[in-house]
Amino acid sequence: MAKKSNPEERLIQTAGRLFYHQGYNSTGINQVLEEAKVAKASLYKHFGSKEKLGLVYLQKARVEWFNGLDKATAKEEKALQKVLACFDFLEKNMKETNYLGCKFINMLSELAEAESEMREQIIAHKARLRSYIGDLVREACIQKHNPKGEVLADTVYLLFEGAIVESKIVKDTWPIEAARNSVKFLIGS
Amino acid sequence: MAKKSNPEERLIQTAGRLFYHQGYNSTGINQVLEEAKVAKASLYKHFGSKEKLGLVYLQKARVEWFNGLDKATAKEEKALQKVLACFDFLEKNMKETNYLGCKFINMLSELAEAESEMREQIIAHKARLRSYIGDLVREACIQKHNPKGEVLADTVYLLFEGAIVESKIVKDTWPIEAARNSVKFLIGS
DNA sequence: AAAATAATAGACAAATTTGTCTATTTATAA
DNA sequence: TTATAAATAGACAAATTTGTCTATTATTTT
Repeated sequence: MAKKSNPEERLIQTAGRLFYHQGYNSTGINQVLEEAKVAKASLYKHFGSKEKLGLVYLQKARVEWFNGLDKATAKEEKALQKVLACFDFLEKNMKETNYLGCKFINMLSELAEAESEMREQIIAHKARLRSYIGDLVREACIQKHNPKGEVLADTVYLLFEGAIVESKIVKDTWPIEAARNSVKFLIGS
Repeated sequence: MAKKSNPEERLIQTAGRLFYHQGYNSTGINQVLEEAKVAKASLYKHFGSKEKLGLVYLQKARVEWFNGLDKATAKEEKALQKVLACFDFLEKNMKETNYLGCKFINMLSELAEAESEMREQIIAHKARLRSYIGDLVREACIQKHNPKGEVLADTVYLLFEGAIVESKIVKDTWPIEAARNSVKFLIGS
């Protein structure tokens, strides 16, 4: 029998699912409470506001994303293969989530102009992804005796980002495969 | 003296500005009416619903985007320069809009799963941009005797899309300049 | 000028939003 | 068992949402 998780965990799970599938602004706190089967007072005791729940959602998504990425790249030995594994990971991810896109980019579109902790999370997440991919690309270029590592670092990162958004738009994996093929050619030649 | 435009035009202008700056879901119809100085009945007579106003917003944005792009590329003679002009146009655009990003990607993040005319506009817009850039890239590759035109078409498009989203995230032009430099190198060498 | 059309203000409805508060029940710990 | 803490249901508030409707005022058109 499935062990019933505590209210806090159920809230995070349910809110995360709804925020991702329906959007943050389109998801009311009441729906989260109903589906999580948690009382309203419990939500405000644990999180204090909807915005805080959104922040926890992003923090959790960040950890899970990089855990998945680490696991995918760890399987490979050579740096170029690690880079390509990032694209494979993205492709698997997009298929599994039915092409809902990047949780961080999605959330950023819903945020108002003003500064917020959520925006900070998004910026930090992408900065880390940029450096993650950049490091792998630079290493791969060294191994391949490709002198363009410094330029290709951001090129590959931007291809990755482009593949994410375009894949969501067309609900297909071709952008990811096209980006992956480009990267293979750019570094490997 | 500024000629006062008619209610329909004022609604489109005001709604467009607010949808872009605050987001579609975060902008209430009442705020649009107040700022446009238009009566509520006029809105529902002309457009019938908020969603229709959103659709007109996207249609108008599409026309304006490609008008700007056409104007930017028309100044250049050679195809490679036209491709680079697309990135220059994007950079100018992002600076002018204070890095609010792509109206279509932003809207897509706010849309529910269900199909809608707005989603169709977004998909059609991006498909046309892909073919617009792709055609220029293929032509540029022919002129440069670069045999990789077929592959580079989507590579450049994905770099363009990546530059758009990343530029919004970091509120800076470096992603656009990095993408532009990559494109110059990829096609020109 | 008279008739038809367009736009106005604003009340109103019905639903939804986030958040607070009370009172009751359930679990946990001493 | 008893005391403490956690979670519950649900009423309530105050604001906001989209959309309808009425009645009045401007603006065109004939």
